Amino acid sequence: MTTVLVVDDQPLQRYGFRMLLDSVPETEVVGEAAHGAEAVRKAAELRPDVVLMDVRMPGMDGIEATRRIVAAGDRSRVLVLTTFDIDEYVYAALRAGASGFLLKDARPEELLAGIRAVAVGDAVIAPALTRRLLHEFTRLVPPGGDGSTEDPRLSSLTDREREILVAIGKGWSNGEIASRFVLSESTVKTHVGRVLSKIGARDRIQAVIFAYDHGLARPQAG
Amino acid sequence: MTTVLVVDDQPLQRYGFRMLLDSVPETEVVGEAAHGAEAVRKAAELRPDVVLMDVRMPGMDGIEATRRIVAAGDRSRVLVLTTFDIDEYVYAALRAGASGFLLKDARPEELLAGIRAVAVGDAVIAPALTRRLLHEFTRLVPPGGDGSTEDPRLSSLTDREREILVAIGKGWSNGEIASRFVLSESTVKTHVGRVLSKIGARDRIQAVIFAYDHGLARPQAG
DNA sequence: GGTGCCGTAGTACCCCGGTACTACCCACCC
DNA sequence: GGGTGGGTAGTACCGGGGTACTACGGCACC
Repeated sequence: MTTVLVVDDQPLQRYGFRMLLDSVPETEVVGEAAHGAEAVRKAAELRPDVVLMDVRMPGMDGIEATRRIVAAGDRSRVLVLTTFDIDEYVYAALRAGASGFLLKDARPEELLAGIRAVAVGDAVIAPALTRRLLHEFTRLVPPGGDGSTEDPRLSSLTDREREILVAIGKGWSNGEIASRFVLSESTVKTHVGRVLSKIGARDRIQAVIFAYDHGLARPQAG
Repeated sequence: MTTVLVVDDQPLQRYGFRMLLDSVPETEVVGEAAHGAEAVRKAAELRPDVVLMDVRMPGMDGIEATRRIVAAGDRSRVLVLTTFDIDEYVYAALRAGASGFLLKDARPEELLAGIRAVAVGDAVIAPALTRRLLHEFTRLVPPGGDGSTEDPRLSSLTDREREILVAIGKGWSNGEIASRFVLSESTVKTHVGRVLSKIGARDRIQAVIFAYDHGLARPQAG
């Protein structure tokens, strides 16, 4: 029997979880909490096997609550649930010590399987998130050869256009690029237009993202 | 209908997979291979949606075969299977470009769910492995965010504003943010204005750069 | 009950950015 | 010579973005 603490600010959502979890013999909802602080308190009091934790809540959010529950060391595993698959949430939750991360659009059996896995010490990640997580993971651990094949969109740029793209990636306005490169703003506009067209970006913002994704722009300190 | 290429050096194992996959309407085994070289050849020839790949095989192993199939760019996704959950295998397979990694002791429905997820571009990791992977991941990604020192400009943002910033970092226009968050464009503009002011950005482009520099935005595939 | 903060929403205004053109110069190559 | 590609420059136009306001309901804190 796996004991579960359900944490969500919406009563209807908690009700749904309770109905689902109490409908199968292997899990039992032993408590509910409507916000982070209550979750931390009830986790310490009830010592559930698994805490089903919503991210967005008024007051203390699910991430901070997760951090505290895990830090308390009561052996409760935290399974984080969210509606939005925002990367920031995922990484924050995992850093906070969550044992799993599922989306609320998961099917009931997926949720039950997740709880089962978390209860025995395994971990689960929603498939839709796993892909990005793996992408990030392999990006962080690239001890192999970087692909020799450069993006064709990048190699279609002339030297000048590449310079312009780098400048866009620094966040410079057309006017700033013009003065730094000693050009007229018209010329800069012409270049920018061609860059956008070649890399398939609809505006300079997408170009900035493209530049970061392809290593033309690098994170700065501070 | 998802087409599958089964790769395993043991005929009995292949038989079992074929029986399972052909027993459900959504998957169909279109080919088999007994070792890596044959797998690469048949993948190029049959162009299956998913390659079910064993790791340990005589001759070219599953990792190298995975690398070549992924490099071929035929859009076949590789789901790696193994009996032994050796970390080395997992990391090597993921670096090789595998979309998933499951253990052979998985239940049939888990395997089918995994194939389903991989076929639509998601990724799957066996729960038993996910735990160690996450541990490794959080060890690799400690960008200051673990509690102590966060950029004061970031922590001055409300939850909502942080979501807005993430959306800006994805390159979404105000209108797109409005529709995805179900808000009026006016409200989005108000939020964006506050975000820009708080993080000291003069326009959303600088906000995108800020988001990347502070890990709120991450490179996307493609 | 008052005071802020937050999230929502609106109006009005201006400017930058992006597009669609055209145009000229230069280097290089048939 | 003529053609091509790259870099430079201009005009004209329009829409989205950003700013400066105001406003209101909900909620927490005192």
